[in-house]
Amino acid sequence: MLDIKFVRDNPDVVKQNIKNKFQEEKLPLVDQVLALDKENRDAITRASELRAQRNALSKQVGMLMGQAKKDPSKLQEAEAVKAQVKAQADELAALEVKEGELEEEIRKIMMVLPNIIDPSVPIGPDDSYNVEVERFGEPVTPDFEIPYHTEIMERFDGIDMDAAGRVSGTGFYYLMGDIARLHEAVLAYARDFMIDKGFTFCIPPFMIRSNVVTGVMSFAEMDAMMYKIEGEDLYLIGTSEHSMIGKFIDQIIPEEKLPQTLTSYSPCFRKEKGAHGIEERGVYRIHQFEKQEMIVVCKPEDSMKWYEKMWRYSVELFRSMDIPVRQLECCSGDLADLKVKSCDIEAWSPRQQKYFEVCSCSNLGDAQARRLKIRVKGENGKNYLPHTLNNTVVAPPRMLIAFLENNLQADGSVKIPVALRPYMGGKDVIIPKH
RNA sequence: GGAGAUGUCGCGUAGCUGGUCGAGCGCGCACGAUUGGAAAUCGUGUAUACCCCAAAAGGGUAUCGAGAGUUCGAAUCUCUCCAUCUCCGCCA
Repeated sequence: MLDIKFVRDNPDVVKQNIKNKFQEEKLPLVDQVLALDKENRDAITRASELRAQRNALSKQVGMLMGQAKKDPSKLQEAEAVKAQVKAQADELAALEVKEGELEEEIRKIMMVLPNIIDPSVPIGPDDSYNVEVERFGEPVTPDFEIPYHTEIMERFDGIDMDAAGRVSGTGFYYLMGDIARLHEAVLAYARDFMIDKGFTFCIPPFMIRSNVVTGVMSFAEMDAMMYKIEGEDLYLIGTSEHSMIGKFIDQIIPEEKLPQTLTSYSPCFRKEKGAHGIEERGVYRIHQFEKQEMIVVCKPEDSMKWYEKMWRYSVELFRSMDIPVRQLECCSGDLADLKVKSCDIEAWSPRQQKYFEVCSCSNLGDAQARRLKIRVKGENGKNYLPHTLNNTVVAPPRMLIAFLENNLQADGSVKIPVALRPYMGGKDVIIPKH
């Protein structure tokens, strides 16, 4: 979300940015919103005048009423002034309605005007123009066949999709035994990994109110993702980012508390409305999973530094579990409207012979802060908008796919990287049941 | 979940029989005076957002947990919601 003042002063920059993002259909919105803004300011100016008059006249009434106690003839005068105020009441009421409507229209447009992208973002219309920046680790292809991840899990008696289907329906799973333990081990390891990087571990609420939901996402996203609790004003979170960013809504953070570097654990619940491709059976796309997330709220001048650090943490984490990854930079057309810059960390799948998304790191600039009224009180006492960033640390069900495929050995066992062993009871390998 | 109490400017409080209250007082903080320097003292100031103004100066509007209402006028009255505290119930 842009600053309306910025749009006023730099309409051409805003328009060029829209072109860079291949959203030509939004170009007329710029002039539209500026016209609405002008109209709105005129309405505000006029309404302020009327209110000023009303306040002045009301004060007179007060004075006259006071005097009327001694001199009853003043009562008539007071009534006359009252009538004057009443005469203007209709115009003011109409203006107030108009103000409300205009503000709503402006807000709607401002929500869809894309944030100004960083100059370093590659220009391109869709994800096929995303740029592979760098690979970390050799994408190895073993000389034995890598089965589908659920098959690997089944050899360990590690998953029961059938029971989950009976109990909860599609999109759920029972993880069991070593696989379930591995899932928890990855989470615990990721948690400690981030704590070692200086992040504060946090367990947030897993349900949030509707006003927070509408604060952090659009109606369309909400409809496609969020589960509502019946009879309550509560929604299950789709990611801990919802409650973590919600933590700061409407808050003024003292500058000395920056940067806020938090790593949060939560289960995530998603409706996942939309097509499920064949590669998405198993645990790739499900209604409930668990995730360790990292978020940073920092001074504007520090956000790019944090962005670099954050995606590198993901790379380091995956490399420490012997999983080859690459950094894929999102091009302008693939970048969500709120983001200044974003990249995915993709893990190598030896079975599919391609990389697939496991982390998504984003710098939102001040757009999220503006939208959610997150502010920082500076040293000079002035408030300003901080920058916000977020990145996946690890989402175990999806990362288990990469983990199992990359650490599977010819004999069917799965080796446990050194870093993970303390969380797996010291084991260096897990052995399939059949 | 039931009963009661409370929610005011960074903190603590006053106001709550509606008008001169955007709001008094104390503390804190900032600046200035005093001092060789400090303490103490004295003085001044001390929110946020928005609008008008080329800008500054200045002016205006809104905000006393949130929202709605009554009224010429609401911190003050009414309603809804939220939060906190106390007691009861229930529970990991």
